[in-house]
Amino acid sequence: MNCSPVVFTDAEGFKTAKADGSLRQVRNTAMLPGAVSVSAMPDIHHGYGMPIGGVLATGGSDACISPGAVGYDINCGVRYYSFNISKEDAQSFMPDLVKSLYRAVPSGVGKGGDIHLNAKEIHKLLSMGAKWSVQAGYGTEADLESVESAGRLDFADSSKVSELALKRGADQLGTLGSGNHFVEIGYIDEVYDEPTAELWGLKKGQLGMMIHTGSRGLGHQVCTDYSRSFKKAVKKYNIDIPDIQLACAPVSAQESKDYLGAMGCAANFAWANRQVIGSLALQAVSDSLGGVQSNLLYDLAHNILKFEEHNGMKLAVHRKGATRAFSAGHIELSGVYKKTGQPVIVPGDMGRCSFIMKGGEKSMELSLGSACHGAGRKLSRKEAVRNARGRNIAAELSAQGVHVMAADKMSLFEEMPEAYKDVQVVADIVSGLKISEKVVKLKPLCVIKG
DNA sequence: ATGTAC
Repeated sequence: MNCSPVVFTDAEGFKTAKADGSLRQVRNTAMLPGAVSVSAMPDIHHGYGMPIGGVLATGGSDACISPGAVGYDINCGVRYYSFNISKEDAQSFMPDLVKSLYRAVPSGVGKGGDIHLNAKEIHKLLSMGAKWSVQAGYGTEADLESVESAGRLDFADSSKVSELALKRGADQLGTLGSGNHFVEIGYIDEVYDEPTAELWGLKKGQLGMMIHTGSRGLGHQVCTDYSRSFKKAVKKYNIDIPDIQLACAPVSAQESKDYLGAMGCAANFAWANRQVIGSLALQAVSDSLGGVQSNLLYDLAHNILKFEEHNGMKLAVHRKGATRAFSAGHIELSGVYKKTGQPVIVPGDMGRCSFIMKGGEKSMELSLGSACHGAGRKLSRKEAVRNARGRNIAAELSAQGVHVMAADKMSLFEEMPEAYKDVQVVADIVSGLKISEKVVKLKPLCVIKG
């Protein structure tokens, strides 16, 4: 190994990481050329090459880039809006709201939306990111201040995105996708950090909306294309790696430059996508509840590669199922977030709860400014379906006061609460380490899924 | 995650 990897978890989490092979994947990741820091969060589970919940930073003369360390859903991420309305005032509208959200936001595998981008527009969008959506009328300029990196990676180069990837993305802007992607309306159930919550405009009982999705078919195709190219690069540059799924190339290699250009485009597409979905969903909320004011708290990427400076070194930081969690005072933060640390949004599962945290005081030191991104799967999709067979998950959730609609019944099986670890445990582990610290707990009221 | 296996 080129560095000593660290897994932040408890005894139970360590056991499951060993059992599902993700611990071995952590070790494999630390064997990549130029790896200077490898860590994994308590939501760690097995992924393609590198585990979900992992952070890999490479630097120095051997630094490499690995598409498998970003993953297939490039810039999968999450955003949260707070509303000026309380749970009590909104609760009775939920059965109607879930339907109007479902109508407003196209969801499901392969699903396209109402926005069709011609060649010129898609290239423009891939360069501009979230700003393209704002200029097209989805949301406001002010939103961009609450998006990580202002919703744009500047090294995006759309000439590096294949025709097939462009084609797959052309009608998927403003669509949710499937799997664990969702739009959820919920409320703040508990406040842990009053001063921060107040600075962020959050209070107990307040209604809000979380959106979780990524770059859809476009990003998936970028990863497919470049996984192929990097497998060749491994031979070409004679790189010794323990798992071909971690195929990598030197940062300076043409393959890496091309991947970074394309990955940046997929990241920008995802930010543009969440910006559009936010706008569509807010319209549905206003239609159902009648004139609601909203404020975008933050939008975070959790599958992405960025160049950051840590301890005086320029590093290629790959976060895969791990979110950025910069501490208070970080140079890349601005406004109130510079004072508090950045928001860290940690979705749980459909039935239990989620957390909004802040970048903790130890995150820079322990995990290169990174934290957990969610609960983490406990059961594989297949196991979850087996356990859910014959049950009516929507009815079970409804009995708990959570209204759910999904494009595919199977996805409710795969995504049922028991398929996930308890996010409370995950949040407590990172809180205890001061990687990220709890600000509020959210509870769901209605959810739409792909 | 994903036109859920080219």
